[in-house]
Amino acid sequence: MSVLATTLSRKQRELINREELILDTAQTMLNEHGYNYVTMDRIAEAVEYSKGTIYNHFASKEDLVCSLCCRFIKNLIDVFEKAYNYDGSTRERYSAIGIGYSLYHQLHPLDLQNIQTLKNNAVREKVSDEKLCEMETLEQKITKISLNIVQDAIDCGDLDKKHQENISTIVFGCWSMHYGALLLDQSDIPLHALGFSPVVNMLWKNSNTYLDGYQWQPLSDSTDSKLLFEQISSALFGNEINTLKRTA
Amino acid sequence: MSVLATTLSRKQRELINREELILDTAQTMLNEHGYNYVTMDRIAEAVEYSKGTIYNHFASKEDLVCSLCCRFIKNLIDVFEKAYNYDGSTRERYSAIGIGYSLYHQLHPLDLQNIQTLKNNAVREKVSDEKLCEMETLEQKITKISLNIVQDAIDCGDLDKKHQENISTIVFGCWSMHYGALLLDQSDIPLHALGFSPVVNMLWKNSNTYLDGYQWQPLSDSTDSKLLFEQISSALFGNEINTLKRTA
DNA sequence: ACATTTTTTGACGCTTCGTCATATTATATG
DNA sequence: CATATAATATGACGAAGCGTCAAAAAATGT
Repeated sequence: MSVLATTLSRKQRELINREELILDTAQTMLNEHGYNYVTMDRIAEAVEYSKGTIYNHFASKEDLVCSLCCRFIKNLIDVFEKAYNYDGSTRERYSAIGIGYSLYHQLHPLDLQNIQTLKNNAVREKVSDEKLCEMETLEQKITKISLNIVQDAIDCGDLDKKHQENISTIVFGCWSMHYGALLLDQSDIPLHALGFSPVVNMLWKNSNTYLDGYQWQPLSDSTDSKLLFEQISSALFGNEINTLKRTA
Repeated sequence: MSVLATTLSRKQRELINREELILDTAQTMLNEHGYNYVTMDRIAEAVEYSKGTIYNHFASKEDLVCSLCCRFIKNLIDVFEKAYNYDGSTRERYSAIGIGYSLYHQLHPLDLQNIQTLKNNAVREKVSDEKLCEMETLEQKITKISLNIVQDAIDCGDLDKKHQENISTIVFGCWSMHYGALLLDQSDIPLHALGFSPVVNMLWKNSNTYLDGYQWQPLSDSTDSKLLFEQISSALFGNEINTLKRTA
């Protein structure tokens, strides 16, 4: 029995490792050569397994891309959890979520694009239900973190009790604002030519204005916004932030 | 000379008509059967011209889809211009832009999806520079309308002069909020299951909160928001609004 | 050592895009 | 009107990618 168990688990480990290898390879390919370059044949060649074997792991190319997206969301969840545990007021913690979201996508600009590719119905309809379900679960988890902070804010009085019924609206407001802004940022619309400042700055200003609109204490004009941004950034990303600065 | 001129213009008219025919056909196909069903062969068969002829009009499938997107944006420009000329305060006129944007996409949910498809690099890189340029021009035009209203607000004192330097940030804030919200709405994320109310309602509330944050007069708590929404809706869309209500 | 089950393989069929030599139609000229 | 020339339309074809499946190889069991 123990022999059976170990062989089984060794096989399973091998399967998992190979799956990781395939995903790593696909992601590298994606980052270096773009979506169109990534084909099942090329992945197969790169990992030195046949195409059939790849298809034993993933039902379709779209299924594989969906798995990559799940990884991205897991990374984001880590960032959100750091933000949740940030040592500060509820407003600071909630701001940390937004900043984490912005900066994550600044550091990994392609991830959001891939997620958005997957939102497209034409692509989505080719993903297996199983994978879609996995992704949905992750999305629920990440939403919960945001909702919890808003609830905390109401419980401790930073946000007026009358907003209890608006919790989800507030989360949705910030979410949509960030999501939209970051997508616009990478869509080759020449924002700069249209007179727009760098997106991360605008986002920071806009979400402060938005939260001020809800009177979420402490208001932004009683705070050194710039300093706060710096503090939260380095708390969330530590070293990576230097990389970002060097790039910009 | 006059003979030459008329034959040339007749030919040109024929070309333009055929181009419209192709676009109409593609759009119908898209709405009825989805992106994957739309192929160049099927379009050719439906319009009763050969594939080669289709390629005389459009450099690629993506080029054709880009032309469809340009049409969508033109429609949106019409809506925005109606909003610009809405008879009311600057805040009402600016709100009208947001409402117009929301409702247009409520009436034509697929249009935004197609535009977003095109923002994807993998697709975008196959569109001819010429078409991309055409779309960019339209996007600039639509942005200008929004910017102008904010400028009007500052000029007439509804918005404090200190925000002169933030005009583009304000426009970007509303734009990203709406863009993100509407995309999230159609991305099959089960927003309702997550406890979110219908997106158009949330958007209306959120953009009011956002504009209140900038102290754009008159503030929303001195207004009957619900009534205002109704008024603007029917001013912009008239009859179409009934269709919408019947659907919902 | 052999039988049975599991896994891997890559050639193959299918679909779609975009091209281009050929056929067709339109225009110009004698 | 006939013929030459230019413009346009056609659809067979090549290329590329996805996903399948019968056959081969490897692993497991006896």
